[in-house]
Amino acid sequence: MNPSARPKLRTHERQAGLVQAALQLAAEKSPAEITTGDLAQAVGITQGAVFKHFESKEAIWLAVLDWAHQALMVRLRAVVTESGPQGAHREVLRAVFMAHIQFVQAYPGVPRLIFQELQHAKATSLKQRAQLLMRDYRQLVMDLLDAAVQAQTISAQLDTQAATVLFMGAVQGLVMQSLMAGSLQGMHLQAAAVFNIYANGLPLVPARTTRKKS
Amino acid sequence: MNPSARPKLRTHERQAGLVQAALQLAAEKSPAEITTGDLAQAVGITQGAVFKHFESKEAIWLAVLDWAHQALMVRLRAVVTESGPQGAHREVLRAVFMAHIQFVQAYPGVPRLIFQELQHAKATSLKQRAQLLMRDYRQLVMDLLDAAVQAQTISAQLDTQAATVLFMGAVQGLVMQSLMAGSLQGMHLQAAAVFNIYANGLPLVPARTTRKKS
DNA sequence: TGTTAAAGTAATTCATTAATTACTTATTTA
DNA sequence: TAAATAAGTAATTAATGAATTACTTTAACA
Repeated sequence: MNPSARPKLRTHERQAGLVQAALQLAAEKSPAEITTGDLAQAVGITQGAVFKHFESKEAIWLAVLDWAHQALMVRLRAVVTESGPQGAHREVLRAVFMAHIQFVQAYPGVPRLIFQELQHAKATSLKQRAQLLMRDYRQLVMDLLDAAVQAQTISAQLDTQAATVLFMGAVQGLVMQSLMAGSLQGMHLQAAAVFNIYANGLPLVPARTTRKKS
Repeated sequence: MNPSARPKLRTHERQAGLVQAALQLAAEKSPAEITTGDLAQAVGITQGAVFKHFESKEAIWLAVLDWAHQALMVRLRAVVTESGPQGAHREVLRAVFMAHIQFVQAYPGVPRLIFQELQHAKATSLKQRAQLLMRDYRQLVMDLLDAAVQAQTISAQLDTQAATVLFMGAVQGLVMQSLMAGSLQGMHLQAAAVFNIYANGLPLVPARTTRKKS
């Protein structure tokens, strides 16, 4: 074919292209069934050429996870920063929640990939990378909850561990829902309703129970 | 080997054995990496012999999903029945939640399999079967929530769709947590704390707002 | 208890797919 | 612009794993 249609690209650009292709394909089908041939076709090169840019197929998924980790955390941290240090704590949480949902809608392959990797029995590098992302994310949520407790916006009664699990579960529930429905369309709307129930479950600090120190 | 150690079994029993073996193995590793050879070994027959009892590998997973569907719904419905028709609605929900968690602890392969199948792009028979299970489960939860609203235990403000998504997400969050931790041990304890937050999020019916009909 | 049908084996087939190789083409850069 | 290097191709290799086949053994039952 016309060489101008298929210019040779430097490794760095090809890597980026392959990573985006992987994300794209993972949005439609299970990451497990994406072959190096699929990826090659998506970027317009030969199957074998893929290995000029990545040592192995696993290396591609590692790069995808790294990209997703970066992209997600940057967005979420930006949301936290924008809300300012004295933003209403529940509103910061809501903004983070909605930002995460938006991310999932933009890159549906990411939760798929993460869940798939977490399934593996042995601690493969991919599983470890997925765990790293999740741990980072969990920490961000837990920090917000802890700050809210510290600021007495939320009662110290709250088990922030559990609240974090439920927060992450809420996202997961929406992902699941959309997998069942076969579409991510409604997600955004339903997300708000789900978050409302969640936020309602975070106990307020008791109004008039501040007794004198005994 | 000793023939008494490897008696020939009728198809029906072998099928049951293979289904249980699949569940067993899926508790340890991703269903995707379980081969017919693994299953054969687990029940003590040859790889080829598996196909004397199932038409295909897919048929095995179908049987596994059917079994799980039955087993889970029977348990959950039993819990609902035991609670009686006038059980406190939140307590029935709690009991169902905890029963589900127990089921997941007993059969960790089930959520794994379901999630894996839901990932596939096309509506394979396996995906459809997984969706069927989930739909049934969702209906059970939604019915409970609707009943609570009807009985004015929970405010009619509640978006029961969203509340159902969050309920399912709560389970999913705990599964995820345990996948990250690599163990299902703590699940039961944390489940109670997670449910408390959830239940707290379901709005009470307003105390003194019952105005006269205008 | 002898015959038949079912259950099992061992070896083979077939398809898929990651990775390698030998060779060609394009792009830097000295 | 020539030499060197990187990117690409097409074909091949090697491994895996589901399914099939030809044959053997066990168990049911008439």
